[in-house]
Amino acid sequence: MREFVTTFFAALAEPTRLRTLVLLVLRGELCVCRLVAALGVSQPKMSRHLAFLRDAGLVRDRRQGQWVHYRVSESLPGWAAEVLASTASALAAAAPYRDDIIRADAAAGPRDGVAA
Amino acid sequence: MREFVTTFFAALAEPTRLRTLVLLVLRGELCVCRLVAALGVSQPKMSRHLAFLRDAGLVRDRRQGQWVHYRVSESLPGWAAEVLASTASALAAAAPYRDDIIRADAAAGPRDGVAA
DNA sequence: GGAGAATATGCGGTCAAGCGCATATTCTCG
DNA sequence: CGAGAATATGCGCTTGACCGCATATTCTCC
Repeated sequence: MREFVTTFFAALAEPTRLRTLVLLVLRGELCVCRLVAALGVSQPKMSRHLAFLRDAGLVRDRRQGQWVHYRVSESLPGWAAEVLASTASALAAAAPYRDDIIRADAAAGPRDGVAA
Repeated sequence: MREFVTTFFAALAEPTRLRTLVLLVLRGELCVCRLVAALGVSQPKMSRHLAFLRDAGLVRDRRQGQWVHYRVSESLPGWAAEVLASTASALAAAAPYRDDIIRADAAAGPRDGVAA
């Protein structure tokens, strides 16, 4: 079992996970299907990376019917939250993060197309 | 060739490199021999990790006679410098970083024992 | 209960990271 | 020039990260 700090940075060192975290930092909470659509990766791949982030304590999930929503954990150490915030805001305007955000906003999610 | 941000976090994800970077952030500039003594790792191992950090653009080296001094690069992106600063100050009091610092200060270096 | 959507996991396969050990290189000093 | 200190690198090995593909699980709705 690795130290938290090491696992934390390993999480950020993988492109798919970094893109996912940037999205979650900037958008708060997203379901797996939206993340898959935003990043354009396969569903199993996204699922595994989310499992990594969950096991590492970086994100939490919330089940709502068929959908599982992920969000950045509220109980991160202060320095880790700072690192995520600095990084996300620095990357938000650059490729591929900017387009991920656009696609995440455009993608269909649980609440869309459902008769209220 | 990986993106800089990915390489940057990969650098921090390896324990020896993270310990090295924390030391360099807090102490400014250190020669390889002092780093080896502080971390208690083999010389080839330290040398390789320093090469990684140099190639990644995180540190710079300065040759002075037999000794090579390494320091954190002055031209890091702002967010990266912030990340390093937050992380180093958060870790400085914990093991093994605290003891690394103590050993680094205690270790003999180029300037010691040399008649002025 | 059966179909189908959303998500997770089992299973191999590939590839690169990290290591130890030996050795090369570069510099200093006598 | 020869010895020795400080640093870098060649090499082979092991281990784990990440992937794709197929399949299992869980939930909804009719």
